[in-house]
Amino acid sequence: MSDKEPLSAEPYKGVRDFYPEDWTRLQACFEVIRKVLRSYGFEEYNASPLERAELYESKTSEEIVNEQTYTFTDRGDRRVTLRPEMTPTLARMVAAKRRELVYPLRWFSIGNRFRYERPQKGRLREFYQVDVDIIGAADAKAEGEAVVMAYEILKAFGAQNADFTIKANSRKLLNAACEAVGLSADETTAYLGLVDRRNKMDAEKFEAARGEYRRNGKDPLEVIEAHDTDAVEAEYQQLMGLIEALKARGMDNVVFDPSVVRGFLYYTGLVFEVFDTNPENPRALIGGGRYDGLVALFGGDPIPAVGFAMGDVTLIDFLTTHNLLPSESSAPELYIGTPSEEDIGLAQGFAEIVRTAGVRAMVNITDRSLSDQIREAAKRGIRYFAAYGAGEEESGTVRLKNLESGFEEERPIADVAAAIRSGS
RNA sequence: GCGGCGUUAGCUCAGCUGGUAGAGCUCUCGGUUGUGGUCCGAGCGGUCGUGGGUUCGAGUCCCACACGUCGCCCCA
Repeated sequence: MSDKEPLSAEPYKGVRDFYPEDWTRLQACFEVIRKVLRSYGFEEYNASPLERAELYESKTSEEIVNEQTYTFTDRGDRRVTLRPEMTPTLARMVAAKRRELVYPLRWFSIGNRFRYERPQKGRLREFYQVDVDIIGAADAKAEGEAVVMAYEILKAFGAQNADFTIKANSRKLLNAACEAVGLSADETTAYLGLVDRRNKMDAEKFEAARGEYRRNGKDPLEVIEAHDTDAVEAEYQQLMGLIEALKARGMDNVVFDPSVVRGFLYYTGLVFEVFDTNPENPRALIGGGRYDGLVALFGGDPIPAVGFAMGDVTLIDFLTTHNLLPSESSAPELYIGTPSEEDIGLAQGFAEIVRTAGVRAMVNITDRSLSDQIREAAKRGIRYFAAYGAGEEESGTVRLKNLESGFEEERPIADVAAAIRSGS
């Protein structure tokens, strides 16, 4: 190291540092999610963020792979990509053990994803995502369970039905309508792209653009509205059946929205997105759907699958605007001060006693004065303070001080943990 | 990849049409040696994002770049 240029203390563009306060908050959110998913029988899996680049090249559009992934060549000339999403990894893992697994799988994973793109509200270059999938069940009941999990996760944070909307659609319905109109495969893709952008365009522009896709006076969305063909009607009834079943479970915020498309890739049936009803957060909070063809990319018969993903950035935005952030603190509850350095050994003995009783306790290890130790404890957000030295060792009591209220009382050592628990 | 706005002390910001920098908070020390927060006093702390240009003189005007932020494209 020379003394040329001081290193920048800023994190890399578009990524975040998680100081203990931030990381604790994020982990508290993940714990809420884990608890819900486990209670429904979901198991957590994980994998390396490093993947072979071909995994994405085989299924994703060229632009995304070339411009929106972190890809490099390793020392063995292998092309490596930092995972931009979890679903291909999941499909790979399932395919590798396809004969051994017990279906339907209920799996979830929580981890970081990387996308090389311009950061903006709700989108960063590294973000955390929860992926929830049910694999090996083609029935609509699997789709229902997937949507229920998305719903139950938000409910577990304390969200009300009025706080979010679940918009559901069916790729089969869209495809049937495009077919009924007589659109070619390319036109269908272009039309779905147009529909996907509908909410971002002004109504006039959209009306002008959809005209290109009208045959006999109707474009696919109008065919859906009119229930024109048997195939369209059958898919519509299928989707409405699912939505009605969800409403019957109390999910009155599920709606049919024919403009939900979810990109152009691998979705084969249900597609759904969850939105904050507060217009401050316009980006989808959760997105998912059925993707029956993905596992077959690794050979063998197709394995049906349905799932969704939820990003931490939009989730935290949602929880913040609705005041639902978990407030769990991991800070110590008791700061044990030492009148002099010679008391540290004694204080550690006392600390062991209260830790055994389940109290998070830290012992001073500095040569600061007691008043400075109290200040330090207060600044750390620690609620209780007790000095421990030769006098306490002899009497078997401590003066337990509540730093929030200022209340202080002498207590036998054996009672300290209970007093902290009761919040006195 | 494109565009708007921004970048001045650790933090939040002020600094009029160019004349070599301020506030509040934080932090450190003190107000007498086993008890914080309030109060009082003192102090530390800035090559004004980086690099060029215009000018006698640039925090201030111009250009480029970096980063942040919001949007566009895209969104697995």
